[in-house]
Amino acid sequence: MATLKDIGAELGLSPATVSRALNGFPEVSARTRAKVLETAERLGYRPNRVAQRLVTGRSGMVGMIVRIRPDMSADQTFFEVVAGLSAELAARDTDLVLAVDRGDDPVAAYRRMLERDILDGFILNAPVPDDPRVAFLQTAGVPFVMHGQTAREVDYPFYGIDNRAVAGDAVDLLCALGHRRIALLNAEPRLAFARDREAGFRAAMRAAGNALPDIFVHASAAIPGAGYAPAIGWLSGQAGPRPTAIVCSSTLLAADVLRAAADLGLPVPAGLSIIAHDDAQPGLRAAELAPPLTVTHAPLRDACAPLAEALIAHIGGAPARALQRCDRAELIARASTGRVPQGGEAPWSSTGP
Amino acid sequence: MATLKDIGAELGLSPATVSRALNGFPEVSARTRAKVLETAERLGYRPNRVAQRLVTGRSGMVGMIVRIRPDMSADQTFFEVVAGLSAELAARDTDLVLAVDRGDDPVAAYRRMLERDILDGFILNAPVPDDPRVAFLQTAGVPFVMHGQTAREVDYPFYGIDNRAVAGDAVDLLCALGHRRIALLNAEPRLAFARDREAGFRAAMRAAGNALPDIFVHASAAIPGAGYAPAIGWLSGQAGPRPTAIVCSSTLLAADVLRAAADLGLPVPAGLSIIAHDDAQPGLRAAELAPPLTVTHAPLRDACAPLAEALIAHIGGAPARALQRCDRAELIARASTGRVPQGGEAPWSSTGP
DNA sequence: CTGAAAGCGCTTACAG
DNA sequence: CTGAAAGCGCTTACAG
Repeated sequence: MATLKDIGAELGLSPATVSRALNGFPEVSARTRAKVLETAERLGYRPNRVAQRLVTGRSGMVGMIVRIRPDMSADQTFFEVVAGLSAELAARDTDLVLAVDRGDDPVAAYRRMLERDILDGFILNAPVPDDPRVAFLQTAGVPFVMHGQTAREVDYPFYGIDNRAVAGDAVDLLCALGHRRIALLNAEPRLAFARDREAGFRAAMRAAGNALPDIFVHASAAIPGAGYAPAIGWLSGQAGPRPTAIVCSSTLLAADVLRAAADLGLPVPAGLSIIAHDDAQPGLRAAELAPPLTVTHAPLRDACAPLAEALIAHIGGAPARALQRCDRAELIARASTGRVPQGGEAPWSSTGP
Repeated sequence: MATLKDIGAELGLSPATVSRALNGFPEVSARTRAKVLETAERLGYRPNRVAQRLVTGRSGMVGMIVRIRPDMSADQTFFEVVAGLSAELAARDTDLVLAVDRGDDPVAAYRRMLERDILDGFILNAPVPDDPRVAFLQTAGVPFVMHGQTAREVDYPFYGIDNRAVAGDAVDLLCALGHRRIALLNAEPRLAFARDREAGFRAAMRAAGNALPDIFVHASAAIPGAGYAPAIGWLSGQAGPRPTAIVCSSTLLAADVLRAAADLGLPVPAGLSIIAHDDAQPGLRAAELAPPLTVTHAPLRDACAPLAEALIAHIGGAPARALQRCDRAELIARASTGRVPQGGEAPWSSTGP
């Protein structure tokens, strides 16, 4: 492999000048730069990144640790995000070093990775309120970017969508269609985004003057079919009045609800409106369900470039506060939402909170 | 961060001696070594791996490139293997650098990764016959280990299971139960392991004196429900005599076949025997299906340690031929296989090859 | 058993 | 505009 020295030897230049020419320093003469570039090209020169890293103190690698619980099936979210991040980071000359953690301690894997290796930073996903990883990495002085946020006001870089608005927009649309008994089929409550959606749901329901349902059902989208049982519970009407609309935290859960409605002979949207949040992951297209789903639409893959960008900027010294971005998901009305059915206009029993 | 120099300064030793003490060189005196270890511990010394790598020429990173087709849903296989490999490599002080490739050229991603970075080697998965990655990496002189094999005799390290035996053992079991009309629901034919299973199936059928079915159906386990339609095709009997047994390349496909049999009112195993290969991925437990599945059992996660081990040995200079291992999957008989039903003893029509 | 020295390939003040 | 030199933190022949 050709080195700076080799190029310099060919041209009678010092490695220092070759380095400057290659790295675009302005003081190098145009002729010298041209010769250096030509020779580098001809010799197939590739900078030795290990040497660069030793001298710059950067590794060019960022870590991502994915936690999986022992019996969880593959999480499509993970796949989609890792694929996108890997591409976006590669475009910025950065490697994604991946570790999978099955342990109990949420920070142990980070500590291990930091001890074993030089990493310039981390990408964190699946934030929970008071996420212990935040304190750990901030104390250690290690840059990171969060996919999502642990709270509304934080002092680290993040990228995500406005999850309060996700649920709020859904409720607003349904209220405009006359719905008052709206249920929320949410993700696991330990996740920050699920709490945000519940908060947005509550706020929008209150703003519309609607009573809240007695229970908020949570179901893991990682477990196939997890939305079916709660949907049957609601829609069979055994636990009180049926909702006329259900807000689902994912298209996967919405598909379960559709199946439950079909099994109960309840037409959508004539008897039940459904709206879901849509990550736009391959495998389940909201527009191709029967009926096509009304969704709040925010493709997961759109998060990858902002995350990579923010992390690399932060590693380069940009302040955290300048690297916080929260996009609004787009509301796309399709055929799964319609006017409230006749007789469905009554609110939830007023036992709601 | 403490360096070798810092430790040496504390003890009045040279960095060279500290290095030797830390790296277990035999010539260091026990007293010196003890003092060095104690001081290193106290100062929280961690070797700078970038520096180590610059001098040794090794990076301590191995790459894995996962190809995904644009619209494929998440492949559980990928998740399981990456999780296991990440752990096994970490235990050997090696990082897994992951890239995801959506392109057409099977070697382009490898070339890019080699140009951008120092990698000690690669882990390849999903081999196809005449896999172009093999020639590319061998020409480039880059070590790799294959999960599976591209042919019976190869000159690179690999770990996998005997896929001919997987299908052969299944056929043998079914033949012992009197079955003669056995069908194979195989994986995508471009994959080497699918070809091996077909070869094993054909060989075992011939050895048992059975005619072969006219068609071998392939279905991607990455597409949910992909096995249902072919199973209905066979079991409805419209395309000729029904098979009395079906060998499935995965438990996912077997679940589809079970569903098809149920929908047609065909009892298992009284009317149909089913045997599947079982990777033991979470999410679909062969023993918990109804009826519990007879399987050839070879957990994917068992492949991770041998793969990591072989790659690291090969990087360290061990010859490829010493790093080729093919394990036999374990046949586990459960309730989905039984004696051939009355009237099912006739062979396939003799139009088979 | 230990040290001084060279070197891995690069970057970057410091001179000129 | 270019070069000589120092240094990033480590390893490893070579001496002693």
